[in-house]
Amino acid sequence: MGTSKTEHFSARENEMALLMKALGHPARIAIIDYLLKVNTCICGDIVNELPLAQPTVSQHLKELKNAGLIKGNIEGNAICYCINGETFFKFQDFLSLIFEKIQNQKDNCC
Amino acid sequence: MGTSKTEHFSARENEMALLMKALGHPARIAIIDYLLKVNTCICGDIVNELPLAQPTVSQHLKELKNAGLIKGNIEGNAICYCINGETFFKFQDFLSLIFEKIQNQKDNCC
DNA sequence: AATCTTTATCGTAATATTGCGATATAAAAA
DNA sequence: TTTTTATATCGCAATATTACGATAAAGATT
Repeated sequence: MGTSKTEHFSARENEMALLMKALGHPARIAIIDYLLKVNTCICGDIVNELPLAQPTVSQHLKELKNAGLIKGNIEGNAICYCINGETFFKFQDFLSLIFEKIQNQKDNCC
Repeated sequence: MGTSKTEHFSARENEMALLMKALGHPARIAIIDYLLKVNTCICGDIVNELPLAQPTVSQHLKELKNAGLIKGNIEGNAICYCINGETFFKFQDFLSLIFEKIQNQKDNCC
């Protein structure tokens, strides 16, 4: 095993799980944090910022990009990454719904 | 390897990553969805609801519980699970901060 | 053109995750 | 008290993730 039975879940469930999973690593949270801090996107600097080797950072960036959470623009020699706001807002929509429902629930755990 | 270098990241980064990771599987998203729908918590019904065997569901519930996203109360024979709103709100605090920053960013990817 | 800089990819080792059958545990029902 | 019901745990196989050294690729610099 090790494979999720994705075909048995809804597209929405799978999509959200992928987004969550993409943020399910401290290095990737740290990358998002850094990108938010520097606003205008930088790239190789992330390698200096994190306690990880360059190939490892590159791999994490790839996962964030695949999930649509960041974008990468070729800028001559370097590649410049930045937050992809759109995806984050899709994320928020999902969570807002959850939070709304939670708020309407009385605090009755069984 | 296979182990994250958690000691090199901040407590907040690690904490958020763990929450995200806990929701990083469609079955666990589906469990949260179901618990939100039925409000007052049910337990063995989750097994009927999901296309997974009982031990697998039990394992997913354990992970959600470890992350603090759900609570489990012994109710005689059965065990009754329900959403733990508190943790979700901690979650929201983190995300609100992100969304706030994103909104303040112009749409300039490099 | 040769070299440097920057990032991606390959290959691999260590570990984690997913899923489930078999089994344990514990309360309820008969 | 035996049986049923409801969950958890063990053990295992298949696969995924994490991390990194080595190397490739591609534009910039000299």
